[in-house]
Amino acid sequence: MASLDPPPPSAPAPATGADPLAGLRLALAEAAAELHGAPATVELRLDRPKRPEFGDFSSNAPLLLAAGLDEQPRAVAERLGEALGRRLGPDLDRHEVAGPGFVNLFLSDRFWRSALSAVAEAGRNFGSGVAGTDAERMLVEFVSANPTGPLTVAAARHAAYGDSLCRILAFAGHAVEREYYVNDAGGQIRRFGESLAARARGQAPPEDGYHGAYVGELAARIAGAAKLDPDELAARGIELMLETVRATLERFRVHFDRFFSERSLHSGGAIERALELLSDGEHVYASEGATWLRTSVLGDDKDRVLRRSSGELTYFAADVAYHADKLSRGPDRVIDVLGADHHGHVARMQAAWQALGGAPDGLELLIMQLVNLTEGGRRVAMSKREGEFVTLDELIDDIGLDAARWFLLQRSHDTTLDLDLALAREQTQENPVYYVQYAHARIAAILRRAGEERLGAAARAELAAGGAPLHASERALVRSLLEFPAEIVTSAVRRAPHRLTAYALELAQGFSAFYRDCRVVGAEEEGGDEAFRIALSRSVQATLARCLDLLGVEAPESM
RNA sequence: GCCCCCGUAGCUCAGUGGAUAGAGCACGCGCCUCCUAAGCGCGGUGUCGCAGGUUCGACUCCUGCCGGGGGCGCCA
Repeated sequence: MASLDPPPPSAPAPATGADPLAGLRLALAEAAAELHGAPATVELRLDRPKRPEFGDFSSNAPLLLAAGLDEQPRAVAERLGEALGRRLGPDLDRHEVAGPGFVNLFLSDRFWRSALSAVAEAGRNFGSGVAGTDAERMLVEFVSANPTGPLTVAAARHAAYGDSLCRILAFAGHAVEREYYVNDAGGQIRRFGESLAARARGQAPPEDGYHGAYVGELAARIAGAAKLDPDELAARGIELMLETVRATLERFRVHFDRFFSERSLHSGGAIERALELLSDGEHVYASEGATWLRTSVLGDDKDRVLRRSSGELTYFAADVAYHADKLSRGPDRVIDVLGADHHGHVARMQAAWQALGGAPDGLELLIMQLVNLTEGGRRVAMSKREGEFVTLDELIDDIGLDAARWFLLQRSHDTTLDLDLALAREQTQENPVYYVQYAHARIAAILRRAGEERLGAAARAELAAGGAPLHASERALVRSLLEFPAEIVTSAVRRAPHRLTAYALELAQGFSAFYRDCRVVGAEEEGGDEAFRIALSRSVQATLARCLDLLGVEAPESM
């Protein structure tokens, strides 16, 4: 059952002006307070039942209030229903007490008309700013794939997820910065340079180097490569590789505000400064010739090395300095989207963050599970060093940009994703993404058919004033629309873009049912309300377009 | 051994305490004198991995177990 609850106090609250359900929620809260004699402390739910006989909306409030009132739940439901009836007046058709103590609400056309009117008025902004006064300054790091090769499908999932998450957070009202951490230092960069050097001289890369064909192509693009040493080659190679990576990301509709270089932390002395900062707090100690960070007292299972006995700084030391930098920029929240292979990193980074003086919940480390690519049931292997992988560019060329984004976003980030290329490719006729796009395009066609004059009349019409009785499909479609703000809240708070794919599909299905049952242009001929139906179609179109935009998928005017 | 994720329909998966657990795909049948048939309607399957516990109520929360995937470097 879909929940339409106001979020808990810690979460962003819907901006009441933007949410047509606010009046309903307020009535429920007031009615409950009336019974209780004081505002209810329990969380009152306003649910949208799947079964029509359980009403348009339903609340379990009586079950929750019964204990405090020392009364039977059904008796409480009876009184709550009456109190609600007095408050909602003509917006409520009737209420019923059902089951163990639910109160089910059946709303009148008047309610649906004024609700749609509010949605139509919000227009393109419907559902925005739901974070309200809980809006935060957020710094989100994602992808951060090593610049030693092209972006793979694993990176593609990170890119789609991180980008959509940022779009949703921003739409909800947060100030979001997007950042890509470039691992352009350390042992793998040395091996990358050596591999380039070998290819430039026409030799095979070292055993532990990079063997992909792109390494040779890269070497060929560097002027005088054969005469350069591995360090210079690595630097030039990374530069070129990053250009490619950026171009691929932009093609995938993923934009970063900043690419942050690990190397700059070394050369700029930021790591040394971070280590000093931590030494002052007595978090750092020397042992066995190495320098350690005492992460074990902050939740990690062992302490971690910052500087090796060889004198070299570890990757972890650089990451600590990077997070010190993030912290110093003063965001309310830092989010790192990490691969499943980095989960061992979580505890030590959290510990380091707190050692640096960060608030425990100021750093959020999200772990992204793997993508398995299959091709007609056969697993496609992915390894950069072996050079055997499917790149993001190849994926886009293969199944299409919109399908790629949709498929990668369809599942929760913390579950392994199986993507069958053969299926994604062949499915194009029945693909959910095209279904949603089709609904959008179909509405565009209807609105074109309606023409300027009718659209203008609909925009000026007083929808709430009443008119022809509404069809069940019209009411159901308005109800789906009304769920959108809560859906944005949930997607944002739970960092769950995949919810919007499900919502978009549901809204598109609701429109198809409406389209089947109700003629829009010329509605009066069948006893319908043309202005209402045009406004409804426009609102659904705008909301579908918004969903698709948040998912990074195109919303076509025709197909 | 320890840690993380997962186990729901034939397949891929939604569903973080509410009523008879859903979608897409796949399969079958039917539907274009009507705003896009990339569409619509009808047809069915579930020991929600197993066992306990908490609760008026558990797919959902807790404990243990079983199964699958991933991770546990002075690599990055």
